[in-house]
Amino acid sequence: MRLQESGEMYLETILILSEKKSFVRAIDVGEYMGFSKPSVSRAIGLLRNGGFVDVGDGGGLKLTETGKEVAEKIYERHRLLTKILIEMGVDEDTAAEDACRMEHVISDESFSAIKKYFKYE
Amino acid sequence: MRLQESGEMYLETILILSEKKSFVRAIDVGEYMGFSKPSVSRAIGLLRNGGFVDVGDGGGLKLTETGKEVAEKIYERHRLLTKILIEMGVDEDTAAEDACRMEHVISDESFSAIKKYFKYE
DNA sequence: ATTTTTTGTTAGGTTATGCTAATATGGGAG
DNA sequence: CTCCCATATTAGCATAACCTAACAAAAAAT
Repeated sequence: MRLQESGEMYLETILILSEKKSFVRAIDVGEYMGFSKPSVSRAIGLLRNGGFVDVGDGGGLKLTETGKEVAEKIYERHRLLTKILIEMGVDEDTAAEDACRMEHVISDESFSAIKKYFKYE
Repeated sequence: MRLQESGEMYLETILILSEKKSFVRAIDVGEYMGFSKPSVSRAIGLLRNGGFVDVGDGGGLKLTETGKEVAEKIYERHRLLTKILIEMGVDEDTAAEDACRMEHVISDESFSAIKKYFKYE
């Protein structure tokens, strides 16, 4: 099952929140992303269906192996692209925003090349 | 009126085709982009409505001043991003594909910074 | 000039992803 | 134990952008 940009964003958010708190719920995700509860509920349902997220009895969200792989891949791109843009003189906020959009559209090949070029391998 | 990525792609395509042939029709755009006639018809309608394109009597498409500005901005990004990715060792086709997606999501600020960094100013 | 082909448009469907309003559900406070 | 509040879900709407099928209109060919 191939994820859309939207699904990747949810996974990335769950990863980021999981690094701060051990217990992450749909409501936390919604708050972080600025989306309504129904939107999150629906999205989590799809991700669970696709085998990217497990939902515990208490509503705790946990990335599956596959989910974690996607999330970490995207998050790595996010951090690195942001850093590189800032190095180039882009304002921090703009850099993060742009990275957040670029992270979903770059091929593995290009991202590797960028990493190598900027010596972040 | 703020354009979506889709609208930008149509404008860019019209610009590219205009550089080859003086007379560009909806059907040419559809063929180039791989979209159906109704999709193009609808898109052109929206772009005409937004003042980005003029449609002549014979069905010839012509970018307005605004339309041309957008198209040229996107096309410049396309060419430059492709070139840079290729310089970094990315395969030509992949570079073009990635550039084609990145060109719509990068802020002006980041694009300027990239241009400057790679000395393409 | 009539037929055929090409081009464009209408009508209506699909998928993705957001929303609000209303309805469950579930866990703690009184 | 019952009621309330936080959280989750259902139902249904909106928008964007693609599609096919069918129709209209214009151009080209015989």
